[in-house]
Amino acid sequence: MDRDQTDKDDEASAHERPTLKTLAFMTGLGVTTVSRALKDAPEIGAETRRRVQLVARQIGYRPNRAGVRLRTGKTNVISLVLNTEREIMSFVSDIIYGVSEVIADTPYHLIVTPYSRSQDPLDPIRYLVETGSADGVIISRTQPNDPRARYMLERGIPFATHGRTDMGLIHPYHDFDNYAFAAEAVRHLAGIGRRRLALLTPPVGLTYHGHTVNGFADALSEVGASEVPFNTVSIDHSIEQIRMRTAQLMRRDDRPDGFVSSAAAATLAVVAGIEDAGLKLGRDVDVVSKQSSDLLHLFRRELLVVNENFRLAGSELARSVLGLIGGAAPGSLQSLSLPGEVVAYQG
Amino acid sequence: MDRDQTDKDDEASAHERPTLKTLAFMTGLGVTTVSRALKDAPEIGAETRRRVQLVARQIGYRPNRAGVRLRTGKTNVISLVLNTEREIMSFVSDIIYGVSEVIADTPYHLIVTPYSRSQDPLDPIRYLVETGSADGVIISRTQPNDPRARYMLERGIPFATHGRTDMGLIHPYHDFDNYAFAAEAVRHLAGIGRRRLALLTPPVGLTYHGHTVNGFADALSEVGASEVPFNTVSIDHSIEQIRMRTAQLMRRDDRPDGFVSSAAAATLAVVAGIEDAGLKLGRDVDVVSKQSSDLLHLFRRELLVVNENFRLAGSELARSVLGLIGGAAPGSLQSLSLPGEVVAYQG
DNA sequence: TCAATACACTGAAACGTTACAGATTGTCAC
DNA sequence: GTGACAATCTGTAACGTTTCAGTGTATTGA
Repeated sequence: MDRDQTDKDDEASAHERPTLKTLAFMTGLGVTTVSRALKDAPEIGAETRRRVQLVARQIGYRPNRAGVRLRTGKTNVISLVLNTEREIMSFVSDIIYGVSEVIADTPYHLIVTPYSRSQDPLDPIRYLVETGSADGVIISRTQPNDPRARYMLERGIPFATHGRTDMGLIHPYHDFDNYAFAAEAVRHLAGIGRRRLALLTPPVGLTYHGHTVNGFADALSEVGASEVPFNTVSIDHSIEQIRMRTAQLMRRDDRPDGFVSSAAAATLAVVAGIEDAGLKLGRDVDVVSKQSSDLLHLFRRELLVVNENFRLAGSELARSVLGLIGGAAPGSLQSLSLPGEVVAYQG
Repeated sequence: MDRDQTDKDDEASAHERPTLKTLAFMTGLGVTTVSRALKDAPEIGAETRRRVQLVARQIGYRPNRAGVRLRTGKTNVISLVLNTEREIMSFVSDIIYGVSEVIADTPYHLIVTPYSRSQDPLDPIRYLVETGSADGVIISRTQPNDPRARYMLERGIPFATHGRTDMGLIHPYHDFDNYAFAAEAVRHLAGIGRRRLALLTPPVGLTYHGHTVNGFADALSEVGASEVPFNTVSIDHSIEQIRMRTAQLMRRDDRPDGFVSSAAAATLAVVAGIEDAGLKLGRDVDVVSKQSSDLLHLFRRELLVVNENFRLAGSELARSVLGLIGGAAPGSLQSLSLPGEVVAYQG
C-alpha cells in the first residue's frame, strides 16, 4: 500500500505525457518490467508482455527521446550533411524525401546539417561526432580521398556516402554509374554522327568527376571520336560563367559538334551559350545531359537526356546507414545505380 | 579530501566528452556553480565566472543536449514540416538554407518532418506536439483557415507559417505579396497591349491562391482587360496536365493573349502547351511568371519574370520562430515580401 | 556585540530511461 | 524436506542537466 507516495503526478492532473512510471502504475508492475515488456525481453511472461503493450498502445505511450538518449547514447537521429552553396537544388529536395520515405516508420528523425563555402567540410562532421548528435551520417560531394569518410571510419561512426571513395577502405555508399553515363552519352552522340565532343564535367576533386572523365575518354577511343577540351568550367560554376565559356568555345573553328553535360542546370547554360554563338541545337551540335526531373525536354526538345534518380539515392543511402547501425557488413551496403538509355524527345 | 570517490571517470581514461562534472573537478567548484557560471547567473562572482568560462572554452565543453532536454524540456530543435509530394523543389532547398543561415550560430538543430499526400497534414504536427520533439515549427502550404495553425495556437507551441491565415488569429508568418505580384503582372501585360489574360493559379485552398486571384481580378478591372478562365489546373498539377490543358485552351478562338503563372516549373509546361498549339511566345502571347532562381530566361528569353526569394523566406521564418520562442510578440513577427518589377530578358 | 543581510557557493533531487544485481516464487529431483 | 534451478519480477543507480533549499562567510547597521 505504498501508493500514496507516487500518486502525486500520476493520478491527478489532466493529461501529462505518459511515461514508464505511468504504465507501471496502471499495470501494477515495476518500471523495469514495463521497460522490458515493451522491448520484448525474454525474461518477461507472455501475458504480462501483452498486457503492458496493450495498455501502452491504448494510452499512446511514446518513449521519451531525451531519456533514452541520455541513458543509452542513442540519438535516433540521422544527419544529412549538405553544402549550402554548391548542392544541386533538386538533389536536396529529392534526397531528403528519399531518406524520409525510409525512416518514416522507424524512430529516426532527419536533421539537416549545413556547411558553407568558407568552411572546412570536415567541420560539420567533427561537430556531429564530438557532440554525439547523430547515430548515422549521410554525406555527399564525395572525394576519392575523403577526409570526412576517413574521420568517421576511424571513429566508428556509421555513415554512407553519396558517391564512392578510392582509399582502399570499405564503407557504405550509393552511387550513380557516371562512367557508364558518360560512355553511353559518347556512344549515342557518335551514333548520330558527332565526332568532336566536349564534356562539361562534375566539380573537379569529387570522385565522380574522375568516373565521368574516364567514361568519356574510354568511349571516345572506342568509337574513334575526338575530344574538344572544355576544362575552364564545371557544373559547379555559375550559369553565367558556363554560358560565357560555352559561347566562347562555340565561336572557335575547332568547335565541338557534341556535348556531354553532367547536370541539368548547367545544360541550360550550355544551350544558351550555343545559341549565343548563333548555332542551333540538333543541327550544329547535339547535347546529352543528365537530369533528375523531367524538365529538359520542355526546355529544348532537341536535347538528349539520361535520368538520375536522387530520391532513390536518398532511400538507398538511408537504408545503408540504418543497415550499418543495425550491424550489417559495410561491404554489403554499397549500391550502384545504372543509367538508363539516352532518351530523345517523344512528342 | 573526498576526491578519490569521483575521480574514477574524470581523472583517468583518455578523452571522454567533458561534462559539468569534469569542469567542476577541474575548477574545484561544485556542478551547480559551474552550471550557473556558464549561463551568467547573477549570484556567481565575476572572477569565478571568467575562470569557469575560460576552462570550458579551453577543453571544448558542449552541454549535453539530452541532459538539457530531459531536465528542462527544451529541445533546441526547429522542425520544418514539408509535404513530400507537392512542395516546389527549389522551395525545399532554399528554405532549408535560409533557415540554416539563421540558426547557424544558435544551439538549434533543424529537423525535417515530412508528410505525404495520403496523410492528414495535421498528423505530423500532432506528432511533434505530442512527443514534444521541437521548440518551434515552420509550416508551409498555409490555408485561410488552417487547422495546424489553430492546433498549435491552442497549445501554445511556437510556430511560423509560410503564407498568411485568415482566422482573425495573430501568429508569426512570412509571406510574399502575391496580390501585388498578380496585379503587377496584369498591369505589365496590359502595358504591352495584352487584353485577354489567363491565370495559372496556386493550389486551390491555400491562402495565396485567394491573394493571387484577387490581385489578378482587381488589376484586370483597373486596366480594363478581361479574364479567360483557366480553372482546370493549378501549379500543383503535373507538367503533363498543365501542358495539355494549356494547349487545349490555346487552340480555342477565344484564347488568351497573356498568361500569369505562379510557379516556374508550371511555366515550362504552359510554354510547352502554347507551342504545342503552334503559337509563339512574345508574338501571339506573353507570359509573366514567378521564379525563385534565374532559369526562366535561359528557357525562353521572351518570358517575363518576377523573382521570389525562398531563401529569404526561410531566414525570415526562422527569425520569427526564434523570436517567438524568445518571448517576442507574435504580431511583431510578421513580414511581407514585396515583389520586384516584372523583368524582361536583358541579353 | 549581535542580528540582519547580502554574497558566493553547494548538495540533493528530479527529468525518463536502461543496466545491474538481486528477490520472490514455484517446480523438480532426490 | 531440501537444495537447485528456472521463470518472473523488482529496486537502485546512473546518464548530464537545472532547480530547490540550503550553508557558510563577510559586511552592515544599531
